[in-house]
Amino acid sequence: MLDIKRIRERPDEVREGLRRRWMDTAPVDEVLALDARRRALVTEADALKAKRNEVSKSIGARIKAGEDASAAKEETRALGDAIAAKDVEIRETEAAFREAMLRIPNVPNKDIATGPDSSGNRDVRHVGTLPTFDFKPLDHIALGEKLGIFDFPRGVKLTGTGFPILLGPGAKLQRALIQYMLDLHTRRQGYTEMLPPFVVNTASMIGTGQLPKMRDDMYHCEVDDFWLIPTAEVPVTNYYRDDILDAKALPIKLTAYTPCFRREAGSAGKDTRGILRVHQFDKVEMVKFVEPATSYDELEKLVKDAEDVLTGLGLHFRVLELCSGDISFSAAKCYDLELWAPGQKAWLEVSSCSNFESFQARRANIRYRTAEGKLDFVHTLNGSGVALPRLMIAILEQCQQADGSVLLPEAIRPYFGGDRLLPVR
RNA sequence: GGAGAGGUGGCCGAGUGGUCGAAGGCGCAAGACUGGAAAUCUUGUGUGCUCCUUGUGGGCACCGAGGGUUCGAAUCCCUCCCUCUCCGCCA
Repeated sequence: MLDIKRIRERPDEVREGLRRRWMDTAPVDEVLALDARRRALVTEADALKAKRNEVSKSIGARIKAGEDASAAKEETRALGDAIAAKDVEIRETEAAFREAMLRIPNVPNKDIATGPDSSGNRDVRHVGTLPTFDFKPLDHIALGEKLGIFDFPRGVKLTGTGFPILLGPGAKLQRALIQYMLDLHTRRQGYTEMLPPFVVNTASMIGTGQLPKMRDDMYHCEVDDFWLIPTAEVPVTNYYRDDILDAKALPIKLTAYTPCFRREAGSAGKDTRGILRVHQFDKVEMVKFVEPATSYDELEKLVKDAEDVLTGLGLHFRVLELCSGDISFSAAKCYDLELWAPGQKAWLEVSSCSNFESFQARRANIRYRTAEGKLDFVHTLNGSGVALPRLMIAILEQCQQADGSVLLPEAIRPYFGGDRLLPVR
């Protein structure tokens, strides 16, 4: 969430941020009204409490001195009733205030393009060479069928649509890719690996901004009030929830492999074939906790770290700088990495690298002690490094051969224990 | 799942109804002492909210969380969460 002081002191800046997201600015005024009301109530209640404390103290003194204190007792009793009534009002106002605050998105960075949706994104650079074929390249579904590495019908039988099964070399390639990425992040890029819970509580989901907005997009275990994570960002960022970090320890760089669970409510019927959009997928994620002044430099480094995954595999991809209307709720700036899928002639998003500034840190209460000993919120960033299904699609489609085999990128061969996927039919 | 013990500041730990935001110790910081350091001594050392006459200012809240009793709760009662020990079950 945003700093209420910022909304109070520079409301136009926040309204402009909402307009740049093509959102209504009314929530800003709602927050300001609730804030003013809350502060007025707190001032009134505090005055009553101060009075009660004062009288209450005198009661103790009188009783000790053997004097009668019944008048004072009656006075504090009346004050207590007034305070209780005031406190109810405060509680209600604060709950409404907090709810309203949680629904205001981050303010887009001023330097990113203004645009309503993905049409406004800026094409920053293309990396690698566009693969060419002297035959008609297949899409990953056709390739997968030839290679026998997916089983969709039995995934439906076990769970439902959107829960594909990887088989044999497909499962092994997936595992090899995870290992390759984690090794890159930990050995070459200085990240610490973490294997977190895949199920978290409500406070964690609020901390990173999934709740309340994305409630319907997540799987919920009612009995325990637990949530299946939609991304490793949630457990890894919340690792430091309510913590105070030492400035000397920053930046902290963590990486984690986890499955990700997404209901994709509202996407029914979209991208239903293959593994492009599924309810459960694997991803390697990178998360950083940094000093505010460095967060935009750290974002550039994060993008580079994600890019290294793809360049290391020799894949062709592009980098987009998302416009104001396309960045996520919590982000101030975001780059997407998109892999080229020649079979379906489409760019596939495999990574989002975002700077959340202090937006998540405020929600999750992640602070650090500055060199001067003051407390301040850290800036958090995260980036996929990278999502597996679409990486798999791109490898299949970019590296396919005329005979239907797939010649694997060299970097992955030692992990896979072989150099190609062979057709079984 | 059952029984018991416990949750107090950065850490340890005292506090069983009133001047307790909380003794004492450790740690940390500054100063004194020293050629320098150690030791010693002195002083300081939580967070959040809020008000105004923005000040070495005032007020409120916080002793796991929430509720209750009371004029008044760290202290008494209830519920929940967590930790530890033992038992049961189990990968």
